[in-house]
Amino acid sequence: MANPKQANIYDVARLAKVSHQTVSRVLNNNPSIRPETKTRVLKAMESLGYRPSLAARALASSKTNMLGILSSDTDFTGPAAMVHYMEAAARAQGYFVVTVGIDANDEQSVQSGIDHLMKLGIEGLALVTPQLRAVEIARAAVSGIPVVTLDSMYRMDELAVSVDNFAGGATATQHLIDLGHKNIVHISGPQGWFESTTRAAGYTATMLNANLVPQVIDGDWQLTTGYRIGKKLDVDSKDITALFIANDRMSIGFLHAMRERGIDVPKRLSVVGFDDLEETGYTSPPLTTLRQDFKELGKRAMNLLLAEIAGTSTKKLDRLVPELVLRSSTAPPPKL
Amino acid sequence: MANPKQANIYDVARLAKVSHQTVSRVLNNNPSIRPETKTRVLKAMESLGYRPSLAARALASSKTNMLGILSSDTDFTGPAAMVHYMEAAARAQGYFVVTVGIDANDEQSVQSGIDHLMKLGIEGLALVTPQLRAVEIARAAVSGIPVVTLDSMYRMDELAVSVDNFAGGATATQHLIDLGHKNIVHISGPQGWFESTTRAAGYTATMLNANLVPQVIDGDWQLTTGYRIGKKLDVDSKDITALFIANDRMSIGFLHAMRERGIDVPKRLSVVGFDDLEETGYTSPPLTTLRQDFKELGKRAMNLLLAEIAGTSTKKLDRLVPELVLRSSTAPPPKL
DNA sequence: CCGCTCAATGTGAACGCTAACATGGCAGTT
DNA sequence: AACTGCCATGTTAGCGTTCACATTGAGCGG
Repeated sequence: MANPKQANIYDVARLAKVSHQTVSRVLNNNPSIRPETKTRVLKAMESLGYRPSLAARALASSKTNMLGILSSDTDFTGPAAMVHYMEAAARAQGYFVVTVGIDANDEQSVQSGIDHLMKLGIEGLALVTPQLRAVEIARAAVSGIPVVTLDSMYRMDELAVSVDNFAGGATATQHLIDLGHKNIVHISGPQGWFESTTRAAGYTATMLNANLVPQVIDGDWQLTTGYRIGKKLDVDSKDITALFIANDRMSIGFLHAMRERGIDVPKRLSVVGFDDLEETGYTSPPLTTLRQDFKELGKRAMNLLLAEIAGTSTKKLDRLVPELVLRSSTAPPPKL
Repeated sequence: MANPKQANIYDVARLAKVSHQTVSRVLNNNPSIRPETKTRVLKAMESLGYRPSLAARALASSKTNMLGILSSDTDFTGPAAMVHYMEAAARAQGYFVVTVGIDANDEQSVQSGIDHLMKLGIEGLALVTPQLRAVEIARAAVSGIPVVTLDSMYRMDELAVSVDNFAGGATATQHLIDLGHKNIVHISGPQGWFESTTRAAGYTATMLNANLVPQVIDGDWQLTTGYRIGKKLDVDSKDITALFIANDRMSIGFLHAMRERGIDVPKRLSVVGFDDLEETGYTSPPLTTLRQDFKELGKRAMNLLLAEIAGTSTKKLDRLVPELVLRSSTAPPPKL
């Protein structure tokens, strides 16, 4: 099974008794080639085990067929799923995806990740970094290629796909209001995240709209933080009866704290999360939450990017509405 | 900020008043270059905003600097984390990583994923596909480049990194035996997964060694499955007092079923999981489980691969021992 | 039956680098 | 002073494509 030398386009040409250019035309599906010669060339390729050289092609055509994804927090389900489906969508169109995982809080890391990708000569970039600052740095460091942002700040001139976090926050809050709750607290995500501030904004707007007083506790997405806040939250003196928690991981921690304190969810306290992680169907009680369709987000983001590269772009923004998944962590407030 | 044309090596050469080859030497850190000229060249590069063309370099040197990762189930924490840290390790050495997500149960998908990567001219491949069949297909389709396998079957001639699943299964089982349990049931992962069979083997061997009768229920990693099995498991007639469950997700589902049935864990039933997902510290009760260090696994796998490519490879196999994390889901069996 | 057109194919150069070998100059040796 | 040897640098030729343009030959109108 020796592999004496990878055949090149000239070898194929010789065997098929055509010029190298004809082979190239076959490779690129040039219409002005006789079907007869085309099959002859194809046969020659087959018998030589010919594989076109991406490098040579990239050099000659200055088209690398490479796309970059800059992604933070890749080991969480959401980003991981988005990256996964983006890759699949890109591959379906013959693109290669190079993913770079970064620490979005470390500007150095963002910068060097981008540099790495730019070195490659990517034709498009996707930013799966919900941290505002990271997106800014990335945008500054990139020029000349389209960039799509997932779940981040939308600007008129940029491609972006996101869940409508405002609507999500509003839906969650309205659900609690509809059940009859008045004192509804929001545990937010960390500052500097678009999702965080937008969900909080949806909450606040809905509260004010119902003439209720918004109350926000700063969180940071962490499971432990949800637990910690749950442990020390003074439920009684302020008569809190419901919480909208900005993500499921904090919610899981929070529910655990409630169990430990013997506070009944949902009888005494209602809780709404955000994300719809698989586990939240199996917490006690199962969590009412808002579902984000990461698969769809990833696919749409990639399609936006590919359309922009191909020059067939029509729209720049795509926004998905999260869906309220009703389970058992919400109920009307206890009667006084 | 027009970008009239990306400068090439000749432009740099002209500006620095050297030959293009000298520029190339600077690029490649050739030692036989006078520091003085080196700085001159570097300065010229800087002022032209020069970026070497990966494509040209790949074409001339037939070194692509590309690595491939074939990964299934990328949206789960474990694989995602491994991929993440592998990428970081590779990037630290100047390599680019192209990740391809596949459906390991679809042979077509495995094959086309591999083809995609081979087209690219990758210099090495990592397989994050614990399904035996997928690994076989992948190995058959690849030739001429080193392949490292994560958490899969080890063969003498291949590079592999894995958690010592046998030891893990044995540790979990022994822990339960040490607490005094006799009727210990194992819920396994799906067949066709290396991790699955090896954990079960560790369990079985330890049971037999203690003169106890192994009892295995087939699972499939799914949270729902753990729940379903938990709902219908006949605990009493067989006097089962403990379970070793092959992963945490099934364990979470199982614990939920126990809560619903009012079966006290750990007083009536002890449970040991496997993985140490973040959530398992916050289940009720918090789960005793075996921790896998995905970060370390990923790093080591990549280092093995890079060493093999560089020709400095010393060892082929790296195995990590999982660590027992004691929480509150295990206790001595109830007194009869 | 000539010349024009167009379809099918061929030719040579260019893409931006590295590899391999060639050259020039200066220190050290004889 | 001539010779050797080596360090720093230059020169030429690919690597495997695509691009731009050239060529061939068949079909057609006049």
